[in-house]
Amino acid sequence: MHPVATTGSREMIQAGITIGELGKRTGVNIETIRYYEKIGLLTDPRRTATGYREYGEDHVRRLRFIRRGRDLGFNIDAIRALLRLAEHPDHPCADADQLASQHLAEVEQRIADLVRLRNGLREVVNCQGHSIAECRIMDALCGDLDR
Amino acid sequence: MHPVATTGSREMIQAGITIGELGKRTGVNIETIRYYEKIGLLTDPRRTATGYREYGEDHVRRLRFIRRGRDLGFNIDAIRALLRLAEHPDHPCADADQLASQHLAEVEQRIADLVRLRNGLREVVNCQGHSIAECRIMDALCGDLDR
DNA sequence: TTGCTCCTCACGTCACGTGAGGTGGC
DNA sequence: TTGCTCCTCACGTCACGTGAGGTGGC
Repeated sequence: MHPVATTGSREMIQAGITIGELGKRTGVNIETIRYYEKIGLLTDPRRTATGYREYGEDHVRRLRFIRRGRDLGFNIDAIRALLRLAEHPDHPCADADQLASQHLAEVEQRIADLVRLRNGLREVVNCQGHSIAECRIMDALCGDLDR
Repeated sequence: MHPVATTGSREMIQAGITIGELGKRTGVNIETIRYYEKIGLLTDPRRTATGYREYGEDHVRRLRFIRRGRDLGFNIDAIRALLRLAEHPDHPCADADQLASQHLAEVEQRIADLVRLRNGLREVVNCQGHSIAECRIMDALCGDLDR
């Protein structure tokens, strides 16, 4: 069903995918791929005799999974957890939902913070004052009243 | 009018403000104050014979300015520019407005990005699937269709 | 031989916060 | 003497991207 986590168990002898190809197929920067390998997010690929990395289709799936997770704003730790969950298709879905719900709450919090910021900025922008001395923006920064 | 930038020109002999007091009066962490000094955002204070920093009221005003700027989300470079502008109260206000407008546009862009993220998350959250294998979240991460 | 890709490793990012190890002031 | 504040300096943060310097493959 979700074969992302099956890493090379019955891997056929196949033409290895170079890191450049993998990058193109997943939209992930080559250095980022190496970085994911270094931090253990992507399993170490085989190497050619000359040290070139050779990837398989399972790597493509796994890296796409990571990339989509990042696109959804999950941090590396959350993606690690999601990848572990993907290895147990029979487990209940609740843990994944918990992760996603918590992340959603954080995103909503960040939006709320930024909206407050935006409203504050909108109040001072388009000042039309004639000089710095009578500028709303400067008033907001120098003001003695609040705080 | 906006005396933030007048740094110690006719400073009276006054009891120096310690870094701890300055931190309390401005709500800025002590190490952050030292950091602002290191990067030249806050002017170097006098020192006592034993090396303790001694601040004046002008430092309090300047640091409050910086703090309010950070609260409005301006980065250090923008605050540097705003401080320079504050030194010229007779200059037109347009430059300050330009800085604030551009910052506002960036904030609005970040909000828009996060709202897209949020909507994407809302579509997969509260999955109610009974297992990972039939989980909407996992579908979104593994899916072959999009991208 | 010429480019293109690949390799490793170190450093920079942004605005700080934390921690180590030490000293001054009441 | 005891804490409290102060001092400097180095390192960690988050997820990478860039750049140096070098080598393999067609």
